[in-house]
Amino acid sequence: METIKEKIHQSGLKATPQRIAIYSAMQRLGHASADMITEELNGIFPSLTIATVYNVLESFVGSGLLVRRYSSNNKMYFDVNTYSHAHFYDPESNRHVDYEDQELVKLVTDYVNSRGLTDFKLDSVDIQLIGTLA
Amino acid sequence: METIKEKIHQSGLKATPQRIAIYSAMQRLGHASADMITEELNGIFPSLTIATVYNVLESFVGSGLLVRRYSSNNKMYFDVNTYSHAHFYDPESNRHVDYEDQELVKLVTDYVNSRGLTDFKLDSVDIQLIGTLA
DNA sequence: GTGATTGCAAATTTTTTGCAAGATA
DNA sequence: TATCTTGCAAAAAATTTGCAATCAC
Repeated sequence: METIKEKIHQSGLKATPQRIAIYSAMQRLGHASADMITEELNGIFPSLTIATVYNVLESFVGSGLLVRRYSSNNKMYFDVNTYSHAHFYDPESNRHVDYEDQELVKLVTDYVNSRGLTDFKLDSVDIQLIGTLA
Repeated sequence: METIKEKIHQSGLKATPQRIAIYSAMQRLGHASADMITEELNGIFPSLTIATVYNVLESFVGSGLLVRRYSSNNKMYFDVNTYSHAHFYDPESNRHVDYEDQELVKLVTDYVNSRGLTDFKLDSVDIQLIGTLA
């Protein structure tokens, strides 16, 4: 638990119990929406409202603790994995599963960098593998 | 114009003037949200409402004419490019630019297929190149 | 003609905001 | 203590739905 507090501090934010709980839930869930977090925590934190969850997630994105990710439904999702990575996505079930494979990330990054593009500066890559999850 | 009508027909939908106009706007814009389409068309089609645009876009997705795409803001975007592809995305300006490069798509597809994954069946890939657009 | 589609209005869902009370460093 | 954060309520934004009139085939 100490680690999360430090992590929040290091990113320049005050480590409130709500923020600690929300970040911890994000670590547990990996990938979640504001209402998933609220539901996840309302046993421990009955006073926590979705407005606060949105505020906190937004401040986490701003300070680099989380990134927003895509979903084919119309909701914002957040992801603790802020690095370039790949994930499987099954549109049928709307499920995301991270696919940690630095070789794939490197393959794509190196390829794009080797193209010598002048009007785009690559920062990170997000490789979505769409298909059917067992 | 005839081609669009046929395309809609072939996908099993009735080719109404609204659908033709919406698909044609999507082709022009490449990547758009429901309100962008509505605004784009309300000069030609004053009666067209955003509810209809949503319905039409949804039916296009259902029949494979469009796919939904990601954005870091909280809106649904639709894309005429339904194939595996890569695109540049600049979070600062929220701009998307398609990057047509079949070699990159093939690189990723072949790599993933070569892994012999048993719990995932790859359908298509969506490679998001995040960074700064000039 | 018949079933699908449109357009309106209204409901629902998701996200954001204002502000007073409370907590953090 | 000074500033930032929370929580409530309410507003705003985005998406979906019900239904009568209309249209495409």
